[in-house]
Amino acid sequence: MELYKQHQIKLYNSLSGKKEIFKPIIDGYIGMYVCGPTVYSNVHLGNVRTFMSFDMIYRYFMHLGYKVRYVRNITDAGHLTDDNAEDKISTKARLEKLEPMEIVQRYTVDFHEVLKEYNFLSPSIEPTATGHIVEQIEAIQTIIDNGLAYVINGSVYFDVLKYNEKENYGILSKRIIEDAIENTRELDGQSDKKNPQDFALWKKAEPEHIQRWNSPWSEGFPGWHLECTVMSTKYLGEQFDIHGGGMDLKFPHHECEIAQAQACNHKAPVNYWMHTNMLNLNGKKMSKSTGNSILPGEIYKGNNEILSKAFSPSVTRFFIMQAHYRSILDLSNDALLASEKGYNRLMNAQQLIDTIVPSNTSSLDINIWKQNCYDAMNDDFNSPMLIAQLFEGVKFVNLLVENKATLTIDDLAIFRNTFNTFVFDILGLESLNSDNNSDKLSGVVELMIAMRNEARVNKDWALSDKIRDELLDLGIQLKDGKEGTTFSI
RNA sequence: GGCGUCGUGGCCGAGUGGCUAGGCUGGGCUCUGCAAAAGCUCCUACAGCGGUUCGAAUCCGCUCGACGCCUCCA
Repeated sequence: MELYKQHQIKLYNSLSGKKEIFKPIIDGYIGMYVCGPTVYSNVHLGNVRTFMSFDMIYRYFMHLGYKVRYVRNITDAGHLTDDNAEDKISTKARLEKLEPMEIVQRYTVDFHEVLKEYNFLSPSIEPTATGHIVEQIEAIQTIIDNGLAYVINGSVYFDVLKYNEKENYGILSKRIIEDAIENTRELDGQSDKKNPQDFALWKKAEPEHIQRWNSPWSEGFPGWHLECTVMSTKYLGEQFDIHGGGMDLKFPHHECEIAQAQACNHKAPVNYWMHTNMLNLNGKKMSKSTGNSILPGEIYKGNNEILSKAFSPSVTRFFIMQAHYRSILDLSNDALLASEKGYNRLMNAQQLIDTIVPSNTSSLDINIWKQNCYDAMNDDFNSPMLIAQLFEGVKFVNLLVENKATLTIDDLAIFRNTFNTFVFDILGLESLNSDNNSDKLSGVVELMIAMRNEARVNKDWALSDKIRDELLDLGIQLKDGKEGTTFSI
């Protein structure tokens, strides 16, 4: 029997503002769409956090035996800002004297490299906005035909007020449109819109605009919310299970998506909306545009102003997983340092599991512990709670290793299997020392350890301490234990 | 200005009407030639003020503070 039949998941639905029991449209299958990055610059760690949260969610669904179609787009057509004739990709292209698609390619490659470093699973489909211009034009035509969009000077706008007569614009973000109208900021620059709340479906390109396509209305480019509506509909259907993204996309982006889909297909597109919270730096949201951000590469290479040392992708992943996806998380040197120690303790215990010898009886109830792990994840993917349980497991490991507790061969198998599944398959952590020390280096250190032990036998403390201290200066720490000396790099 | 989220021990960070979060740090102990590492163990908090309740950090109200969205943003 599939695991998902034994585990009921509750997840927080932004649409209702409550935790709800998750029930997919088709039993055993899940369609999930997550808004991906706009590739006009390097992704920063805040971007990574959102995708990592959904990576963990994706991993858990898969572990439970669901067949998941996970779609995460790449926005490779620049979004237009209201008061700016030029979008970000075009701006970057002009400044760097490159083709827009060169910009797109560069940062798409960067994005994928970062995800690889952080041990991400690939989504099932990773569609691009520019690959779906035709579908976007068709969707615009449908919305016009349905009377919810209007054409002005070659551009097409969604008529929010008219939509709101029969539907609820604000259903997701809990905004009251009348309030929004009252509190509209004065926009300088003359707009073609009937109302400031209206948003562009198609924008006529100014002469200097590089990314442009032909359409029934003008040579131009699609509006900034449309791609997600079109691509999610195309690959997941008119109604699908989960739509995710960062909290900052809730309004207007996701609100507009709902309106567009509703205007096209006359039904609510998404059953469960999930929003991840922001990653803060210096107490403020990480953001590309304000420059308050740190790049993944700066963290694992250590070349930054904020952190005292480099932190491996796995430590960073552990750090992010220690906070719930709906909570704000603050990045700081101290927090990462603490996470690194905790991560090391967890992984050391994981490696010790294989040395445990089974007994005839079990003194620990491993099934309750296992259930606690699942309960944590079933409750809105509570990874920090899961990690607390895993540290319970660490305690078990130490008791077992010291023969202060026992497990039967069957229980031990369950324990090992569960521990590894949650650490590696679901949290997506990677084990220590897997790549950073070569066989040759290990051999040399083993040799030094042997020489030091010889000195210790001879009570030559000066020599043995010299070996120990100088290795430490090189970043190699010797650890004397009952079973002999081990080391970490 | 509008809407919303949040305010937990030295730090990070869960949880929630009554029962231990967890990690890190610090103290003690074990181990050790010494140290480190490792293990065990201790440190019991929920912004403030009212209210509801047998009982609130958890529910309600107010105050203060932080942050987010309202403009591109994960």
